[in-house]
Amino acid sequence: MRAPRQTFSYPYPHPAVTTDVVVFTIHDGELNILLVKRANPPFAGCWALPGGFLDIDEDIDTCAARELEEETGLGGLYLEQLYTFGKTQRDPRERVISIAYYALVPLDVLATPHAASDAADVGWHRFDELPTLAFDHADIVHMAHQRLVAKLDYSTIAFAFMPESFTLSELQNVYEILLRQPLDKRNFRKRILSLDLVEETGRQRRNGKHRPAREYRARSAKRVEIIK
Amino acid sequence: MRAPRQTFSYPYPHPAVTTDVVVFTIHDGELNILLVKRANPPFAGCWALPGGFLDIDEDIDTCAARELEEETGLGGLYLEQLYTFGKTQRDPRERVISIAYYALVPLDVLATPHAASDAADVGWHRFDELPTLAFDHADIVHMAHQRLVAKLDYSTIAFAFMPESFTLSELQNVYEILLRQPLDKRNFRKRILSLDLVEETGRQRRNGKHRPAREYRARSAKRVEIIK
DNA sequence: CCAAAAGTGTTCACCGTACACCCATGA
DNA sequence: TCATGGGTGTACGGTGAACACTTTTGG
Repeated sequence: MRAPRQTFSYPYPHPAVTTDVVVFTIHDGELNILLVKRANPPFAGCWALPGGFLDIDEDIDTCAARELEEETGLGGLYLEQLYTFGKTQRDPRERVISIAYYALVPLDVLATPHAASDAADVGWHRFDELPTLAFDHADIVHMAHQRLVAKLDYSTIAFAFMPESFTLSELQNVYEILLRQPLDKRNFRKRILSLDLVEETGRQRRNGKHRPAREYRARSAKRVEIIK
Repeated sequence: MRAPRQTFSYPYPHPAVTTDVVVFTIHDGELNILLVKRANPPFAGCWALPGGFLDIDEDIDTCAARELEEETGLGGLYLEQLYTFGKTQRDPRERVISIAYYALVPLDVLATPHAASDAADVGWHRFDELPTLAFDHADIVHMAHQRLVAKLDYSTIAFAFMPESFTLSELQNVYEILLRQPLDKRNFRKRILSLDLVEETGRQRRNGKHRPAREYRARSAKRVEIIK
């Protein structure tokens, strides 16, 4: 991938720059994040966030989206810059600045991770039972989770977890998982409907031996806007 | 400062990394930011944000604080990472990633900027009448202002503009300048006092031919905490 | 005694919260 | 007909917004 013979010289030292992505999704009623098992040192055999080096002629957002797509096979996901981590000792090889992003994968897209060439393994992990992570990736995950939960209050970020169409119960379920608390069904529906964020598809969802649920979709251009 | 003869080589290209700081303060009832006039190309003679290259063995926060102190002579200011800007074409010389910060200078500290060696001039500029800025610095300033105003709602960030002791009218004045709207005096005082953010110093402030104002200080460790 | 800013309470509208029952379907 | 999740309305309390006059000082 990289030309191994050529070298690049500068009159003063430059750090390496990477992007790392915290990829959230919800599986089986639990919040999950995507991790790759490192094949090479440092931290060989240790789980880490997907990510990689910034190409010199590549925008930062593009780099994060590329890494995300390489690992999940998915494009068009919600992706937002989180924070830049750069403690001098965070990587034992050389000085590495990591621009961290987080991404949300909708429920239905059954993302099957693809192990990259430098990864021994890749997979979803329950957020509540994460293994020890390489580098300072535990700090990155912690901040990403904080940001995600904070945004539930004042944005419609939860919609990024939803498939094209969904029922209000499914949406409520996502909120309950993220907030770790049950919500009142009537109040929840009142709030969502009054914000004019969703519209009925007109179809119904038949999911068992009970009344079918109305199917909704997010109103265009409102999927992840800030409220107010 | 930098060794001009030595070169540093890498097996693949590394971007340069800088920090840039948007320094806010309030002068004469108006929001101001600190700008330096560039002495050298590119954008020679153009106003820009204070900032500079990250030393290879220096933490990012430290770099921003150092740049800030070099320009203002002040330490211990409120300083927070904002966002990382890295469009491939943002600097015509080479690929430069800029980790942007913003800082708040209290009212009273009469910060007299010090022109650095690579600056032709340095000074405060009214936020409403900024000159054309170098690079993508206008974008950075815009985002910093957005963040600042957003934080007024859910944090006590405005306290970072206040000197050690202040009156409630002075505090209200800061909020009014930042929000660009007058606030009701009774409601404002009720809210601030009920949040238990300030305590009386016991002293009074005599400021003219009218009733003296009570002097307050921020309660320790509450200067810039998030509310809730 | 006059000008100027400091200081002080109450009322009302709205919003978030608590809470319980009927509906439509499949087995 | 029964089990299961879908769907609906009202009452209350707390919080934010509107609003005007008295107090203290210096000149």
